[in-house]
Amino acid sequence: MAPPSKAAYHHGDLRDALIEATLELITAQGVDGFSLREVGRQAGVTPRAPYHHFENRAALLAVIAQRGYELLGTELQRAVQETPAKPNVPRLIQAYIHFARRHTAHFQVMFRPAAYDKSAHPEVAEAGDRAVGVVLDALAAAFGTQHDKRELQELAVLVWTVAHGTASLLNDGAFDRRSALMGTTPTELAARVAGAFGRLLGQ
Amino acid sequence: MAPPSKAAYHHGDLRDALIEATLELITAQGVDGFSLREVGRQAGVTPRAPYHHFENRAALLAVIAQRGYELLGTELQRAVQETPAKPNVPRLIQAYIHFARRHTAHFQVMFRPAAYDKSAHPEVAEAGDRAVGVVLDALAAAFGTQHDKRELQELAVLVWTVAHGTASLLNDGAFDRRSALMGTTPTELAARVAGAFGRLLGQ
DNA sequence: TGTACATCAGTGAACGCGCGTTCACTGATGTAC
DNA sequence: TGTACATCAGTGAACGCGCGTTCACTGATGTAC
Repeated sequence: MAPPSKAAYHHGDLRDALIEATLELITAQGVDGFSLREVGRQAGVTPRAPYHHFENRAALLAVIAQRGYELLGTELQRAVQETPAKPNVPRLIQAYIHFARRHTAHFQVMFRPAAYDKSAHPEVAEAGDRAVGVVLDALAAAFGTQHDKRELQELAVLVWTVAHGTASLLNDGAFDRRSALMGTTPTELAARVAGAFGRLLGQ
Repeated sequence: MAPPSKAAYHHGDLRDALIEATLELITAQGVDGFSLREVGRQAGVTPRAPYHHFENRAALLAVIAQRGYELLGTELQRAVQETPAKPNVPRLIQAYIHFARRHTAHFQVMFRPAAYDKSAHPEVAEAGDRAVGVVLDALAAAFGTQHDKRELQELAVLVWTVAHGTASLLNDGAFDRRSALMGTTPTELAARVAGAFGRLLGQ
């Protein structure tokens, strides 16, 4: 048994380990259950150590929000590229919902304004703009000939709204009762809502 | 100057005063900024006093969630009754959005699962069912002849989703940047999204 | 290849704070007779 | 109308806790020569 001190002392990748621990903690307990000390504890490190990698608690959350927007943008982009000729709106909404389900912690932090200071971290908002831009571009490609620019933008925000509303209600457990009353599951209900919206769009 | 002790000692309506103080605190600082001690302080009362009116911190929040659902149900009902023959879906969505704007604190608590223990407070979920039921009934009245029951329910959840998504994004400040890029205000953008959705429904 | 030294990434202890909740208590109020 | 007494709704002090953050420090690492 080689002494582990070498590898342990200079952790090697404490920064990533802290981010991982934060995601696990938030997934399990919610944003409120997250603390810098607990994150340090889970990474096997003293309370002082995280401050070598993040200015403070809010800075860690801001990094997570930014990564979240980048991940979301990537997943939306992938959904668009699967059907390049005419983007499938329900497919796009499903991609948003899947993101919210698989990356609960990111999703929570991204849309909780109090979690980090927006003005102190403009890079987060810019990553958000890019993610929303994917939806906008996809719709312009699909419906650009039928609508003027302003209508297109409103349509894009409407799509965002449906996706975000569904994902939020699903994640917050608000679909649990409603889906049971309808004899289905929360996830299936979310999919049906996306489908119903697609039909309204003539898709 | 009469001694204020009499009126002050037995507060008279401490329970309501605590609820009021909680709403103000959450509106100003968010749910995270709320504490039982601070609420007591704002009501001019010692930390022990709130426990004569609420079992604990979570119980106070549960009461606020329940009141929120009742208020929401009432406002939706009013919106329906304004156009009794054929409910106006954008009008319904606007009522939801207005509720979220005017009762920010209620709205935050209602949809934050960690704020209170749902299983300990089933009356909250029941109040939620009734509020959603208003939307369901209104749509059944409007579109009942064109769709079967299952389609109607899906449509109702879609309307809920649009309303909730718009209200959430608006309240969380996510429309601030997007509306600026579109040369309008967040509130106006929300109204346009509701309008665009209504047009898709042929309203 | 060896050594001096700057820098990096941790330790461990401590700070002051506000929190939820509980203790034993007491003044105010309402009611039965 | 007066009084005894139960109950209600507060007080004030204290508990133990976990938090974010800062202190001075030290062992590990990388680099210049």
